[in-house]
Amino acid sequence: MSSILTAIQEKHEGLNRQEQNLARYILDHSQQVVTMGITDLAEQSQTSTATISRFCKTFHFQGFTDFKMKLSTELVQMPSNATYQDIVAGNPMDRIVQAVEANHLRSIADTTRLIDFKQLKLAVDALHKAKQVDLYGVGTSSVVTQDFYQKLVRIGKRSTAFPDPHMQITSASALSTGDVAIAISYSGETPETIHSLQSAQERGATTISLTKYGSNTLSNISDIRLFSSTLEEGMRRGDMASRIGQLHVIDIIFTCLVSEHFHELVPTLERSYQMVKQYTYKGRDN
Amino acid sequence: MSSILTAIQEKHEGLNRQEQNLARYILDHSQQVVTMGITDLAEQSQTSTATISRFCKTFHFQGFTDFKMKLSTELVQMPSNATYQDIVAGNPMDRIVQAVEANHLRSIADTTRLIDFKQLKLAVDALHKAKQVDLYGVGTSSVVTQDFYQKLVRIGKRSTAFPDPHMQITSASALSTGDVAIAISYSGETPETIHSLQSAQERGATTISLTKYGSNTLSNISDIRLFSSTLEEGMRRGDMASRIGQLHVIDIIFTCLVSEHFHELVPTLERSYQMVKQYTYKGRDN
DNA sequence: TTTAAAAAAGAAAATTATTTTCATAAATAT
DNA sequence: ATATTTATGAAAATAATTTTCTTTTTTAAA
Repeated sequence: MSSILTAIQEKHEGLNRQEQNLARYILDHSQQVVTMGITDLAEQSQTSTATISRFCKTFHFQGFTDFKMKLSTELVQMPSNATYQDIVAGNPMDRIVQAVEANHLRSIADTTRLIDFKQLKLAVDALHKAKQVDLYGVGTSSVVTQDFYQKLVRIGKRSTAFPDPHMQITSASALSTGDVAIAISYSGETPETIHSLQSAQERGATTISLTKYGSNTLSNISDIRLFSSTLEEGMRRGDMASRIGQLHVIDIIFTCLVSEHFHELVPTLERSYQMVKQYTYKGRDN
Repeated sequence: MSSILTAIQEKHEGLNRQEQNLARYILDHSQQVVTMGITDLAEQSQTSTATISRFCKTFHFQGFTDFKMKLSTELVQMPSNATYQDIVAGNPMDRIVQAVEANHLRSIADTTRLIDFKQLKLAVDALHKAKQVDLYGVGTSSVVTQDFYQKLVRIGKRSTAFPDPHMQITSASALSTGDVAIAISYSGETPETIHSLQSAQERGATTISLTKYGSNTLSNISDIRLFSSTLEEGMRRGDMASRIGQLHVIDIIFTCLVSEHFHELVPTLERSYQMVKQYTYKGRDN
């Protein structure tokens, strides 16, 4: 625990009655306290602003503001217990910006915590060995497959990412042992995607799934299981965070792949970059 | 450097005279600033408390106190999220995961600080009024246009997002006054994308650009200018963060649009959700 | 017990910090 | 050259924090 909170805990018995109440409140709600004003804290902790001000001086802070600052600095590494926020009617723009930012930051942080290094390593190795990579996903997930497709092309890996489910199954039937099929579906229950991955598996391909965390059909039938963070139930309108989490996983796989086989892959990556630049003469990136 | 200081640095040219003086002072004395009051800072930086207060809101902090708090937090945890990290050879997987996470978190934080609410509002209004929305982008950026396309379709907004530049220009020629064209290019110098947006503009459409922050051709020719955070120079292999920043902006626009016209748009959104669910019988999302 | 003294605690006043308003100056467009 | 917009600081308004002062509670001594 942080040194400030430890100090408060240790000194607890030596404090006055109201100071003890305050101390307990701070220990129980440290995360919130740093965002509160002295008036709110007085109300919440059933004490008074005067007590709080004195309390801070007791612990040799310049005052309440100084205390909050130092505490906040100490708490930075602690996990936040915020929740994903859905879109609601008529929010002011600054609230929306804040909410979307929080959702995305959280999705990335949560997804990172869910990564299973064993599964990740298996995925990276399978991709490296694959002669051919198939990517399956419909709707929102097809955007993610397109993204991965673009990356794989740049390192010279043969791959396909058809947005059309029929083409996906058709492509799956052309795979063979040693090839890799990756299926992406947030729910893990999209029938088209499941069928495509099943077909790929029947052809002997190594199958990888990327779904929300927890048991689901797609994940259960696949050889290698990757996950992105799970949103609150019933989040439909503001479910954009799930896609960010999926892309985050894709980026991690890709980065690991390139880093591990750096000398083999980077020249190709570099060449593709130069070629595009040259072809579009004036342009740099896109 | 911290994401807040980076944002201040990036936006420097776009600020007013006194705001620039303030920005320079903060960049040069970041460590002291977090301990100063607004009056001291006004005096030291030769500006006024009003300018400082406004400055903090420009960067989407709640106010000066909030700014100090966030800055102080960042200055402490700097070493880990110091700069965007490129892919290097033979990094262990846990380092890679950390690095990718840091890049993505930073990209989202940086991009949020760069948002100009006036431009955002203009973009949201233009989209709401548009009969037809065209999306232009090639390569990596085409994935982002696909993503936005999917969202717009779900709220019943007519739009197109061809990955083929020829089709993009062709589509542009069918636009008219009141329609909207959005062009996405990280560098802002992709010729195909610039041409498409120019064509759209000639047809009388309202043009919106989404590029890296700073002056660039695409941004300069467009009516409404949106930006995502700028990566370190020469980041090619690990430039995945730019796409995350762009998607972040897209999500913010979309969320603002839906929130502002909630009762008009959410039924359509809800219906599209139900229809897909029903059609794919077993599936839920994708 | 009762009472005096000391400590604790909150209400309210005073102080300090921050934000907003408003008038003016500077810049930009017409 | 003039109108309009934008930027800015002074000052007013508001908010946050600290201090003072009074009341209450506790402790100690008679």
